[in-house]
Amino acid sequence: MGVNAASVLNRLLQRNTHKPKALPTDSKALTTTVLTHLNAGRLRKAVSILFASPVPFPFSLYARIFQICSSNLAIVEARKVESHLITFSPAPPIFLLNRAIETYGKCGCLDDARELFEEMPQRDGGSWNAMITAYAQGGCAEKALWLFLRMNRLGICANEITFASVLGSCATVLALFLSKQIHGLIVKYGFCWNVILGSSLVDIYGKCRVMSDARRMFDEIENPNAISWNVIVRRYLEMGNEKEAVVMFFKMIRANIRPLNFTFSNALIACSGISALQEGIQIHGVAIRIGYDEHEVVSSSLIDMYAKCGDLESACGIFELPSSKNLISWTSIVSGHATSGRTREARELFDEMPERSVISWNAMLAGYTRFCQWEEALEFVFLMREATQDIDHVTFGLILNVCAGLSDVELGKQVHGFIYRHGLYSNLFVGNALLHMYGKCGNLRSTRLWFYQMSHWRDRISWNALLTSHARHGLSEEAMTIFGEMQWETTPSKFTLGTLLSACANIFALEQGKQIHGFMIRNGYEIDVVARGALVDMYSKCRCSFTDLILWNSMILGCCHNGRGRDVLGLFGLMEEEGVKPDHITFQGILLGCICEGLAELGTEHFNSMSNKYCIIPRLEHYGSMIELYGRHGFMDELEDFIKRMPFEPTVAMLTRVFNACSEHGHSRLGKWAAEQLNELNPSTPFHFQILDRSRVGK
DNA sequence: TTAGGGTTAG
Repeated sequence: MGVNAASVLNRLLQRNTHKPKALPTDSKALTTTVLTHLNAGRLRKAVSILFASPVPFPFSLYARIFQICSSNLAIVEARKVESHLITFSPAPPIFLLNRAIETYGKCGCLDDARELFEEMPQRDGGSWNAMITAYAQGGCAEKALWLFLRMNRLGICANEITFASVLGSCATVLALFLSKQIHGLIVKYGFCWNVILGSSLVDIYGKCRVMSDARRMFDEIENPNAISWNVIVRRYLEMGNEKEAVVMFFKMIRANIRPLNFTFSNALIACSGISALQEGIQIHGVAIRIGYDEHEVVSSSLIDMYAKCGDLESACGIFELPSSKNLISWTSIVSGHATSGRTREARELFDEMPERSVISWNAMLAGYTRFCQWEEALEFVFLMREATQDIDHVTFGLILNVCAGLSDVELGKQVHGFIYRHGLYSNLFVGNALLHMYGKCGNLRSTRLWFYQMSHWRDRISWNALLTSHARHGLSEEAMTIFGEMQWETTPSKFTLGTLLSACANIFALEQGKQIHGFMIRNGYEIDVVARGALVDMYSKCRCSFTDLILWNSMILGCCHNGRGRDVLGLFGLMEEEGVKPDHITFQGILLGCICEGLAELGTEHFNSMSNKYCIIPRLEHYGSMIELYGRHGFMDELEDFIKRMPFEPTVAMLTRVFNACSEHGHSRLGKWAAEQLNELNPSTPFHFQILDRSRVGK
């Protein structure tokens, strides 16, 4: 029948040509018929004609059909074509079999692809690439990598396409070490200029959280394209470096690369994260200029950015545009109102929503809980239970917060049971919410029990919840013990320390409070509003009338941590004018200020004034600061004089600092002395003095 | 001919 149709067609064609042609062979006629069906989109028909005919077809026709099978994911047809090809062509060209592998890969039939690959009598680089790509795109990253290693062992050279596929798989399984090796090969083969490989490496380093390498790789790409820029913006965002994500977005604009819509949303999320409204507005401007502002994803992201940055008016302005109302932007608008305390308006909007998702419900509930509207929240939870089955871990976390807010441990226990039955307890967010609920309700036994059960997945927030629950219920001693245990597992946050300070205030534990204050200063913790309040509370409760001093010290140390040495000295002057007497912490700050500014003479004066004028005996850290001050700024004679006159033996840290300063500033006498002292203290790893910069020899 | 990133809301 096909032959007949082809004959008819041929006759028609012949009638149109003036020069009579030789009659077409069967094969030619069939080819034309097949092509006619293909051109008309009748893939199945075309393949059935091909499959039924006992003659081979031109290779180009097989190639064409494989391509069409790929894009239509037509696995049955692909198998027929391959079968026909290997049956009727004694030696099918490798490229066609590669095509077949690619087609199987695209259709997700990795077993077919692998079978053909393994049975091929001969393979070329393209065969390996096709098979590796099939695995990489079929979600079998490990198999792709494994095949690449086998290819390498057989001495088959990888090309850029191989590397691109392999790097994609490396990114999936976060194979950092292998990626670094492949990076080496890429450099060796001279493929560094390839923007796809460069971007993939940026992607991998970013996903493996080594942003310094990601950035270095990005900077090495000669002409980064929109994808390269998108990757770097996205990775900075994921790493929590929103500021750099925004900076990179604007660099992209300056480089005249047209952002993708995803890049807009990434940059806008970054703006929300750091409340950078001005930058968000500028991005909005760019979107308008490029004509992306009405793109659904971009406009939803804009609405969310304005809502999160507190500019609800602008958010609503875009939301009112006809093209931008959808479930997501509705949710953003509700969330924006709810989280800014306008829960009544949020609820009105929520009730108007044409459709709602679990996220919309959670957004509204989060508004109630954030502003402690527990009764409304509870009522809303019951409404939610009636309206939808769709409840997730965020909902449960919020419901537990409601229980905590109402101090309703009975309800909390019911929720706990529900969570247990639904297997949601291993979620950290839910687990911590449970701890918080039991703690807030004063059910400390349950808190401890659950905390113990969470031992395999708890985090710093869990520890804080445990500690806070004890501190808030007057068990300050226990809170201190927990603080000690906590440090075996994680580092305390500023919230932990704030809680502890109030615990100290509660039990009039001045010494412990001072230790925690010192801990914060030594470890560079920010003395924020909460901590400052707790400090004032503690010192005043402990009948120390030093509250003013504490505030001055906080300010002074705050300046030190920001490298503002001059401000430290200014503050000290003001403090003296106010008649506030400094303490050893103040002097720690002053000396740090002098170190920042390189003021050796002034530092010496202040150090001496401690004992002479203020009757404060300098502590180890003050001596350490003086050594740092002299050592860092090259006051070597002063340093030598100072260290040799100290009323105690210098510590290893001090000697090491002196030793390093001598190497740097070329002071061999003192350097040798320090080395001798160190070697006496620890003979197993001897120090040898050597001057780093020869031009300074002679001093 | 074969290759890379990414989908906005709690």
